[in-house]
Amino acid sequence: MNCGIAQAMSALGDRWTLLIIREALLGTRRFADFQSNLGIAKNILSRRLRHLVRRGIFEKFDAGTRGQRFEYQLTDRGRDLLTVVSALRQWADKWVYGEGNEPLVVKDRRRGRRVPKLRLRDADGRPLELEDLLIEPGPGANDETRQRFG
Amino acid sequence: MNCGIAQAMSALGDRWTLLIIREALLGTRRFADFQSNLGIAKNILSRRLRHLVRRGIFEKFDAGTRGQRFEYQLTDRGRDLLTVVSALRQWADKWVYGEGNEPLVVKDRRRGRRVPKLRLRDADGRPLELEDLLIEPGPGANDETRQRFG
DNA sequence: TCACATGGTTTTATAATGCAACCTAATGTA
DNA sequence: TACATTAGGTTGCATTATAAAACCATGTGA
Repeated sequence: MNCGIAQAMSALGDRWTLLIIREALLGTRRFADFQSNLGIAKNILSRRLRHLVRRGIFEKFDAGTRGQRFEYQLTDRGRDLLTVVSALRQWADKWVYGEGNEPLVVKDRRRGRRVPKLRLRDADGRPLELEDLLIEPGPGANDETRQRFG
Repeated sequence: MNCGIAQAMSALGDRWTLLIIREALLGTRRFADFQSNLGIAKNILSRRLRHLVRRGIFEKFDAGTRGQRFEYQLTDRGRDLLTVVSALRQWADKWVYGEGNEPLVVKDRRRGRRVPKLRLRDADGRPLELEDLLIEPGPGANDETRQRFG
C-alpha cells in the first residue's frame, strides 16, 4: 500500500510497540525495566524489541563493564516518534480523560510552563482545519495513488 | 494503566483502525468504499466500525432516501485524530520513504503551500526537544503515577 | 561454593485476524 | 414480473498474535 500511515502501522501497529517507545522516551533502557513498568510478558517484549531493532527504531548494545548488560536505546528514527506519542497522549488527555483529569502533564523544563497542543499550521503559523487541506500525489506516488488524488 | 498512550492504543491500537480513520479524514463515508480503498476483509471492517462507533469516534446514520443506506461519519473526537494521523504520515514520509519520495503531499488549500511538519513548541513558539521536556503527574494521576513521576 | 539478578527462550493455551463463502433487503433493468 | 446488482453485513475455518508460566545460561557478590 502506497501510504505513509500503512507503513507506519506496519512498523508500530500493535498494542505494545508505542507503549514501549513511550517508555523509552521517558528514559527506560533495560529489558527488566520495560517489563516491570509496562507489565508486558517477557516473550512479547523480547519479540517487539527484536523487531524494533531490525526496523532501526532501537539500537541494542552491551553496556556492561565486565560482562554483558544490554541496553536498548532509541535511534534518531525512534526519537522522532516523540511527535506521534505526544499527539496520541494529547488526544487521550482531551477525549478519554477530559481536561483536568490528565494523568501526566508535559512542561517546558526551562520555563516550567505547559507545552501547548500540537496543531497543524500553515507556513505563517495560522491553524489549519481538515477542510483547509489539499491532498495531492507526491513524488513517490504510484499509479493508483495518482489516479485517486490526481 | 494510568497512561494516555495506553488509553489511545486501546481505542486505536490495531493494524486497521488508524487506516480506517485516515480514509474517513480523506472523505470516505460508505462501507463499500472503505472496503475497496483499504482492501480490508468485510468482517474485520464491520467489527472495527462497530467498535469505533461504540467508542464515539464514528457516528453511523441512515442516509437513504427510500431505503437504508448507511454512512459512517467522524465525530469531533474522531476528527481530532487528524493530528495523530498527520504525525504518523510525517514520520513515515521522513523515515520510511525519505524526503523526495513521499506518496502524498499535504498542502494549505488557500495558498497551495506545503504544510510544515508538526513539532512540539513552547508557549513562545520555540521548538522543543525531548531533553527540554519535564514530565509531572497531572490532576488525574493515581498513586503509582505520582510515585514514579512525583 | 551457593544464591540471586539479568536477559532472555520454550511450551502451551487463548484471543484476534483474515479470507472465502453465504445471506438479506432494496433497487435497478428488460 | 423476473432477474440481476448493490449495500452491508454474518458465519466457518485456518492462520497468527498474545499471554502466563516454566525453564535456562551467564555473570556476580558474599
